[in-house]
Amino acid sequence: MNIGDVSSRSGLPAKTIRYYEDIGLVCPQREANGYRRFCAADLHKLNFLCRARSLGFSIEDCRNLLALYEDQDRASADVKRVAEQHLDAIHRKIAELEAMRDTLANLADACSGDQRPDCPILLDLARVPEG
Amino acid sequence: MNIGDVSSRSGLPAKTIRYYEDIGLVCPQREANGYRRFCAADLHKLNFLCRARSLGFSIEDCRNLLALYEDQDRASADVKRVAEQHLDAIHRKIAELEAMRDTLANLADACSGDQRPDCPILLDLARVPEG
DNA sequence: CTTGACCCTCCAATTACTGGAATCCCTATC
DNA sequence: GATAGGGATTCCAGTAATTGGAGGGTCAAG
Repeated sequence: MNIGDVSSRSGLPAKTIRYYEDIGLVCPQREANGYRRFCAADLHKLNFLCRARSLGFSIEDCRNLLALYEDQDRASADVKRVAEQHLDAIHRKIAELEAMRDTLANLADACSGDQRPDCPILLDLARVPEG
Repeated sequence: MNIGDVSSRSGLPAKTIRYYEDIGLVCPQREANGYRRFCAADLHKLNFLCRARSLGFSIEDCRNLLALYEDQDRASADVKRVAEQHLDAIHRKIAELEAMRDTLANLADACSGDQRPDCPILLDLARVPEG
């Protein structure tokens, strides 16, 4: 398979696949003409990476997960730890965004949104922080 | 005020303040020795920026909001539009993270997390996508 | 006169790609 | 054989918003 084939089958852009090779996540063979030649295992890896990335795992997490996947003697505890740390980060991020959302929703709600200059949003942004 | 003063008063690292000057968000005067000299209005701007950034507005949004803030003839509708577009983006981001969270929570829950290699998390990541 | 706390500029790294330029390869058609 | 197209290659640069560090100047106190 050429890069275009694995791109359409994995859902990853060719650019991204080349980048993944650069950083050592996949190591396709090369044809005589310099083209990358991907085998079924390479495609499998790329699918794995696409799925892991879509769940928000960082590239380094993906690297670790891939290594665990390929290690028949792994402990599922190691996988679970990676997943739970990522889950924690997601929890924190959601909480942060929800706080922003609540504040912004209140401010936007209080703003008349007409031609007048008075604006509680700007008032909030310009408020002097206590302390 | 030197940069250290406005840094501690605004909560922004000195590095960040220098960067904000680089990209034209603030324009402090300079002393004879080359040190930046910040006036009260500069500090006010930095507080505004710190607050807006903490609500997740992009730098370009901050630039626009600052311009609106300083324009006495602004329409609050313009401010509200910026805020609501940002709010939309936050809603989308939260939904995306919640989807990740739900999937990951299920997977982590199903994983025994012991010394055995069997792992539903890896099974999910390695699953062949339908279609 | 030295020490320590400031301040300066400039360069590079971060994350995970993405865009674009310049060039090469392969196949098909005229 | 010329040409056109669709793919492939490499390499460089840019994105967002800082942050880290090197190498050096400034200032006030002891």
